[in-house]
Amino acid sequence: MPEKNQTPAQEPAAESTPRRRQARGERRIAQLLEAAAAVFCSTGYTAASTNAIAREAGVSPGTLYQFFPNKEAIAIELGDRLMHEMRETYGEALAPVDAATPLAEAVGSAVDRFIAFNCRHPVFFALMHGPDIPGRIAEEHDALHATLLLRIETLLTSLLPGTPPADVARTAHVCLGVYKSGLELVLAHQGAEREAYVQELKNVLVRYLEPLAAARTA
Amino acid sequence: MPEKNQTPAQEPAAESTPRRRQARGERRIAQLLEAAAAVFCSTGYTAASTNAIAREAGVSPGTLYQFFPNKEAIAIELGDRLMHEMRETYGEALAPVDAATPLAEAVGSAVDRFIAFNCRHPVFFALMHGPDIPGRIAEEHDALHATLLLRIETLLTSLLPGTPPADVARTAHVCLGVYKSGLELVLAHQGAEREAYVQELKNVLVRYLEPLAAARTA
Amino acid sequence: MPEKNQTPAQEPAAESTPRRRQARGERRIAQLLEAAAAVFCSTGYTAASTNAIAREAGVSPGTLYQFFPNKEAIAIELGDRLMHEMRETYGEALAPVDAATPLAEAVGSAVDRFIAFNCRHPVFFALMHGPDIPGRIAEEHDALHATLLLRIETLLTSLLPGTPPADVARTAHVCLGVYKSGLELVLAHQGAEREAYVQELKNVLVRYLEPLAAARTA
Amino acid sequence: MPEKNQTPAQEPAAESTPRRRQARGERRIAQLLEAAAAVFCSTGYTAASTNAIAREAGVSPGTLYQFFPNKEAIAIELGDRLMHEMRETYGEALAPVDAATPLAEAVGSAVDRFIAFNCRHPVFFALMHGPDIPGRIAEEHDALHATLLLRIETLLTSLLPGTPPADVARTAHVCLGVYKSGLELVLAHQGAEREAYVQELKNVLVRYLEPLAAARTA
DNA sequence: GATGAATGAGGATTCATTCAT
DNA sequence: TATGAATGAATCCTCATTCAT
Repeated sequence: MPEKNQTPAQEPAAESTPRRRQARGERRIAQLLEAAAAVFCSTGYTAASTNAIAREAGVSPGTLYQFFPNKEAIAIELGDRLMHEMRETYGEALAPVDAATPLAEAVGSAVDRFIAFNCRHPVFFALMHGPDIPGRIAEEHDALHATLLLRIETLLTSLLPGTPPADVARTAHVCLGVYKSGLELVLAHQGAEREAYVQELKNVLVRYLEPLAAARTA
Repeated sequence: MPEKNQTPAQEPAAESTPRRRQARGERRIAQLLEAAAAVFCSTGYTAASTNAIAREAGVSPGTLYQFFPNKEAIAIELGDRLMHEMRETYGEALAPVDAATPLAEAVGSAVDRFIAFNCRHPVFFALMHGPDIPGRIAEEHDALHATLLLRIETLLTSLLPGTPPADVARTAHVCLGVYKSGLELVLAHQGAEREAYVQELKNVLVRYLEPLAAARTA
Repeated sequence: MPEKNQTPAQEPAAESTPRRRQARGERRIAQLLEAAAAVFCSTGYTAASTNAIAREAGVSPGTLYQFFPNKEAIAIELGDRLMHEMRETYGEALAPVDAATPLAEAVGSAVDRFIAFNCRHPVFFALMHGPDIPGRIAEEHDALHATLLLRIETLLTSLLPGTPPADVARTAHVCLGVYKSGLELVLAHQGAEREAYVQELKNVLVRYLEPLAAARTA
Repeated sequence: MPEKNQTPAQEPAAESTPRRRQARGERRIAQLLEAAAAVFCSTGYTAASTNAIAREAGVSPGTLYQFFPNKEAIAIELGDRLMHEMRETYGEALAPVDAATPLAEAVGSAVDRFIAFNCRHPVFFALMHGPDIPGRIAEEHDALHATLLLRIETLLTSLLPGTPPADVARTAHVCLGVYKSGLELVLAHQGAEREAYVQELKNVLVRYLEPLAAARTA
């Protein structure tokens, strides 16, 4: 977008050609990422094949490799874009919480927004859904994981001021784990049952955090 | 070759052969399952190859398929045996809880035993660590999952009498999810930090269940 | 061959089955190596594809990989067998030269035997024909190269006693280089012209070594 | 972009454009050949990819194909230019030898110049380093080979007057082969060892040719 | 039962080359 | 001219599974 505003009327033809080429590339990348998202969702990241992604995108395998060096890079770029959109939509921190906001409300709205985001981007869960090998987190999902943790830590720091950083980190890990497992349940259900699971997820988190937050008001 | 030289002429062949064959079969199965456990642990279920399992067991691929029709069957049998051992060790229900046992104690001991079991059988986590495809639970892990749920439901029913079954089921799903994510964190750490995560896991569960349990005493 | 002489008549059936299996494997390996030799000859080592080798051998690609981990291993095994046959046919050293043998005769017979061997095994040249990248010798050809050098050094040591090892090594390298280039020319021609090139190759080597050998008689 | 701003309005477009285009084309070709040389040197001809050459030259693959129909053509043109420079630097024949020049001197200076040329143009060796397929000389290297042979034949004709052309041709082939293998050894070493190999190369050639040259003086 | 050879489709990735812009 | 996107066959290699022995 920054390049659009320079010399708007002087060199119309000389520049449109490379611009169009670039635009085509951008479109292809978007198209490939979309296809990758679909494939990741339906088969999982591990089982997804680059050929399947290319096929889904309606291009040849070679085209995919013109834009991404390997499968991992696709996952990483997809994760980056998701995190970017999340930041754009919901701001830098998970939620700007001031001391007056009740915990239940803060957590509730964070969960609602997280879940809404996931429903809009089902891949998110597939990418977040981490390690094939217990205890090890694959690189592809690492950045996503780290970013989410950071967001949660930021929220927790504002909710639980004065807590030692190590404890905040641990609590953030726990919350993320709880959230991931809750999300799995939410996505596995529909309608009223889904709503019930959303409520349960909020309950778990709020009840877990309440005693910790109580320290600050005390 | 060691088994060839034992009792060469004493037993009537017609009787000893099938019995011995059966015994040998059992040994082979145990050997294969052990190998499968090792491979699942080090590479994850999806990436585990049947050839690798056979190699680890010191037998040929053909032998593996004499006892298991496919990879999935191995995981299922492994899960069955784990659940069997769990039942044998800890009894039919997760814990025989009477009304007098404080919730924290009941949950604490259940978590401790669960974790102890996992440390004794690291595959457990690999098998439990479910779906490659978000929202869908793979068949291999299905039985395991169902059994665990049942155990948790049994415990919850005794903890929360009078709760509608649908709510108990939902709560059990949530608890299992929380437990799985907590276990992941526990296994990813060592020493004091691991202990801290164990405590947090207990906290999450106790605080989540407390208000529900309160209803019964009231 | 060593296993054939044990218990020749006691257990005829119990042992023939695994033996046959092994024999099948050996035959496959031989067949694959033969196919590889043909492909290496017609397309060169670098351009040879494992699929082409498998096709030439009339087996599936998977079968090839049951016996060889990769293309390089095929070349190495092929080289090993060639060196083995060379040793079996011509003895450990290139030629057992005593001081009385005239240089021309020693070199002539060594060249003749080398060339005869190459005509019997055209791959030999393809494998010997070294580095794609000047100055670097690929691992596949390394062992072959080293063995040939050793043989030449042994011959030279007997021809040129008292020469410093470093000089012998250098001379051996030169002789091998000359031989390789001469062989290329020999193989590229037929009939009388080929014979003429054989003679020239001998001339080059004899004239090169004569002054060095003169030192010993003096 | 630097070429866009020179002489923007002075020359009539109809005339300057084709001339400038030609000049630009020449520069492009030189640039591509330089890049190809670098890639051939570092990976060898066979393994060199046209994409890599284009990348090294800083142009797109399409541009490369605007000037060369395929990879082979690049090698051929590169070889042509090398031979051209060789002719420009060292004259039409390898060396203008008169009867008075001692053989050792003539050969020594020819070898020295050849080697110097190779050190200035490392691709030369990569291109000369002929056939992937033993016995067959690839088209790419054919012209190079033929030109070198011609030069050597010319030299030999002056050194060995009265020798039948077929013998001269054969001798030239042998000399070229010896030179190529010697060059490989020279390039593979450094410092004093390299010098020693240069000397050995000269020895081989001189001793090989001496008896042939002796005939003329006799 | 046990073996290990055999399969062949499918995995990721590369590359010479073409083509619309 | 120049670009870079597009191709698709070919590369090496793996793996669940079968089958003759």
